[in-house]
Amino acid sequence: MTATERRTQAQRREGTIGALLEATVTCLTERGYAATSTAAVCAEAGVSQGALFRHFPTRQALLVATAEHVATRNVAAFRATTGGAAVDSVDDVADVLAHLRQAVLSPTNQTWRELLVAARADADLREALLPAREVLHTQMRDVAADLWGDRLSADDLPAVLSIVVNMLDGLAFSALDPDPAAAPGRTVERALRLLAELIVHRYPEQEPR
Amino acid sequence: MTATERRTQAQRREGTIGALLEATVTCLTERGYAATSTAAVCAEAGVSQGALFRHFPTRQALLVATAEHVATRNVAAFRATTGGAAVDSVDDVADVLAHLRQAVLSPTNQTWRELLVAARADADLREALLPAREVLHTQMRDVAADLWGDRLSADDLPAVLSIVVNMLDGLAFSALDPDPAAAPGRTVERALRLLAELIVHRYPEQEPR
DNA sequence: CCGCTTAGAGAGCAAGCGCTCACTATCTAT
DNA sequence: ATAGATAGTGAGCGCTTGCTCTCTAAGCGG
Repeated sequence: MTATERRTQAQRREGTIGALLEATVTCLTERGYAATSTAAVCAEAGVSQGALFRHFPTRQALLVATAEHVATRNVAAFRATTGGAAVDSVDDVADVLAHLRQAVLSPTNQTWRELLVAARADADLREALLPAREVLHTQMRDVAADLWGDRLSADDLPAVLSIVVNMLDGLAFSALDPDPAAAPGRTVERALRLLAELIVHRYPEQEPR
Repeated sequence: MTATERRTQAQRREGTIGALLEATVTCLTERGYAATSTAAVCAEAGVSQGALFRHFPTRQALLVATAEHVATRNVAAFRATTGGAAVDSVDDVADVLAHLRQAVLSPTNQTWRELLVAARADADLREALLPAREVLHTQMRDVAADLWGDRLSADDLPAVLSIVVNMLDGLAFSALDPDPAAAPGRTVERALRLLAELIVHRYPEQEPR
């Protein structure tokens, strides 16, 4: 009946671990941190609680593993969509910002944000997430440097990065409706356009003053 | 011994309700949403659980009342510090942004943010928070209009507002360390300066193009 | 002073939580 | 084939949660 039955131990292991991580991601995005109980994750993954606690000694370990599993994925995805894109005109930069907005609003990034918020109230989790945070941080710095490193000064680059990602993160937080269809009007588009102008105007050739 | 003993029923009522709201604020800011249990709030307020559930039918009712209690306070405080301030030069606007940053990072605003995040995973709470959200939103729009209404176009004003408050909110979320002393360097100052330049450059007289 | 209503106390309950443990199923090395 | 290791099950334990309920304390109108 069932097609592939015979699996090595390592395959079984990786299979359920992967299922658990994926289940944790979906639970976090659509239920939030508090409601992501071990029972809920196991139900979502189609696995018993014993299986979970065989591979992860504690709930927090599962969450940290999920964080690390998810942290760098979006940076890679964003790099893939904007690799080698031009950033000369305001329209070019606005394009990049639109892609970045999509990346920030993606479910995996939503997962990451949920964990960051929970870490604020939980010192242990905060410490456990620190390495992943640093990895993500340097990756974003690298992406920014690849995009604008030779156009913006060493002072402006981190400042622009801070403005853009914090603004998009804040946007993701204040957009309460979980479904992404609820469009908040064209204000956001206008805002991103202004940011694109800000960035291009900092280019040395056409610095406004 | 004890000085003022005789209190009318209304005084007693308002006293414990106020204590409960204050206790909820401090619990939310220093423990987070999940750990703000009714027991914790009662302990912080020096009141029994029975007292809490006499005045608030449910935990959520307490949280919503706290949200409404806190929502408009910061707008008023911000208005007080920047009332009638000049916004002509880049320095003027940077000053206003610095004050706004202080307001956004304040404990009561932290409380508000905690509730907003929790509302994302809880449909009931989301709906209950909606009126307060709208009040806050129009108040912020009014403040922005008072500050920059006659300098920025009707298109730019909401966009600028979105950039600034979302950026500061995102900053508050990603600054994980609960103590405000952990300075992330001068990047934020630089970022706010760039935003101030962006705003002033949108003034019609000196529009760059 | 006395009946009535409201404020407050605090033990206790059902439900859900993270996690354990005794057990079975499956793979692997001899 | 068989023994040992690893993967997976699911009942259940101790604990915390939001909330209820009974009871006492206190203000109020007559």
